[in-house]
Amino acid sequence: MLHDAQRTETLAIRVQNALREQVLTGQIPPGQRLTEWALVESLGASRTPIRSALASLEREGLLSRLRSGGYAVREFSAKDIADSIELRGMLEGWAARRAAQNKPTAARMAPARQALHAIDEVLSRAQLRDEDFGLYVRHNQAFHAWLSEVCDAPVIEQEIRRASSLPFASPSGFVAIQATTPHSHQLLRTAQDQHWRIVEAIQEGDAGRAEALAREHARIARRNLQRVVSADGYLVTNALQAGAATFDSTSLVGDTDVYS
Amino acid sequence: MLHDAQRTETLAIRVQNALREQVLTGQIPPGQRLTEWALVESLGASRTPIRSALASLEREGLLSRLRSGGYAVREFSAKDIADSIELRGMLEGWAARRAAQNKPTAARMAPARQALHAIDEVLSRAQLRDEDFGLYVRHNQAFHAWLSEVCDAPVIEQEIRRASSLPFASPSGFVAIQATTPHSHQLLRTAQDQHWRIVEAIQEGDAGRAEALAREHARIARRNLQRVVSADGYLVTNALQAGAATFDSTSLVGDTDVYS
DNA sequence: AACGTGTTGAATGTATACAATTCTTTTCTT
DNA sequence: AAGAAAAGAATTGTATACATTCAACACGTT
Repeated sequence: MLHDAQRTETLAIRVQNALREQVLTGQIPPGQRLTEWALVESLGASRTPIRSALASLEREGLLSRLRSGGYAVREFSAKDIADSIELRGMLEGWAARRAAQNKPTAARMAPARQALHAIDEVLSRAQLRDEDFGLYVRHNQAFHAWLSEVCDAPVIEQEIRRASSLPFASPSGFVAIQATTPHSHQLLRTAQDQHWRIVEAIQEGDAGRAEALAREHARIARRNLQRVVSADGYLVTNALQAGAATFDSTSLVGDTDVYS
Repeated sequence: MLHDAQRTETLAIRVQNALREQVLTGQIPPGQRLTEWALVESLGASRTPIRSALASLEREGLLSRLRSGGYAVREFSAKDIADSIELRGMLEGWAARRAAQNKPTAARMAPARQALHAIDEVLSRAQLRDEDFGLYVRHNQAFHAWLSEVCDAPVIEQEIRRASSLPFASPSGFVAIQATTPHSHQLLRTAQDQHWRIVEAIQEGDAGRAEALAREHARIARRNLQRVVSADGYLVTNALQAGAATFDSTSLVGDTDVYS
């Protein structure tokens, strides 16, 4: 499970990543209590790194504490997720506004253009293969990472990372779902068009437009939320995996390297 | 140091609170590396709860990781703090908007009115004593806690708590400073006036006004930021303590009970 | 003298034993 | 039989010993 990872990664972090994936893919169902002993046996690490990982995931928002101690997988309603997405939109909008006000140099704009050109190339195909979605996710994450960084506000950058780590609030969180729908290609193209316009607005120093665009961009994720929720407003987790697992379940996981 | 706290509080949490206070009051200067051994000796707990507390404070944003492992007290520039405050304004604005849209019942509005009436009473005095500032801080925190809760969005509520825990971004973070200035009384009255108007707007369901008011309210803290920063944009931490320690240094500390 | 390498030491990462708390179950009393 | 209390099992909280990694320093070589 967590054998052949980077040597630089500590065991606690590998446990954390493994657990996060199991939670996000639904292998561990929402509401289930996580007992340390069970994780010791299933993951093969001792209690110390496991306790560390549990505490981290709780601060990340994926787990909730029980009154008696210990943790349980947090349950997210559709409303929670919608709020998370709106939060991300708010933060990214703020970042875009700041970036536009800062009038970044060409050198600082370069990573964005590079990521977007890569996405352009992926989307230029007539039919998207599974690996293409993986590529989209990678470059999309690069673009959003750039956006959170170019605003020159470490405090906000950190909050964006946090907000994006909530389930399905990530900029790429719904790509896997969208891939199963007939409109997926067009949706990604729409999102990519917004990417370019955001860069455009930042370049021109149009702060208001940059903010509005970034907010609207986040709403793409919200628009697709309804497709995957059941009538009572709770996620149909299994259905989500069915769609996600077909290409790469790890894409659903947000930035894992918190200490960059 | 951490002897006679609640029995319900775990040792790790008491260590966390003690450390947070030492960082926020400047007893541990910014940039200083925190070695676990030194904390074992100074706090009297073993490494286990201390490691847990360090990890928590890092997530809280007060400490930063060193590449080689371990933590150091994070340094905050005036710009970082200004950004934190703006972030809080954004989040509280969102909360106020949502609250207004929800049209809360009279029962849910009650805690706000109660807190504000208490503040009214404190501010009605001609001259404010030290204990009055303490009272203001308490009821002010109650009001802001209510605001973050009444929007009915646990995700955002949690983020507001986080944003408020950053140094001096807390709603009451500058009260201690303001207390040393001649305009302090008038400033608190201005803030209190905004409190009432926010409640008013929420009551009437005027979402736009509620949001704008909450945002503007956070700016009071920003307006007072300049008074306490040095020319190079870094905080004069000692000056801050000199002002804060005179009444109650713990007031600078945000909500400590994360697991409520 | 400058640079590279090896060694040493300190600090963190990990494992495990022990303590304390909480939940469950059983048994005793009414 | 029902309820309460007590004992026991299970789980988390804490302490400490051990392993590993990183950094500084000294030494030797060029």
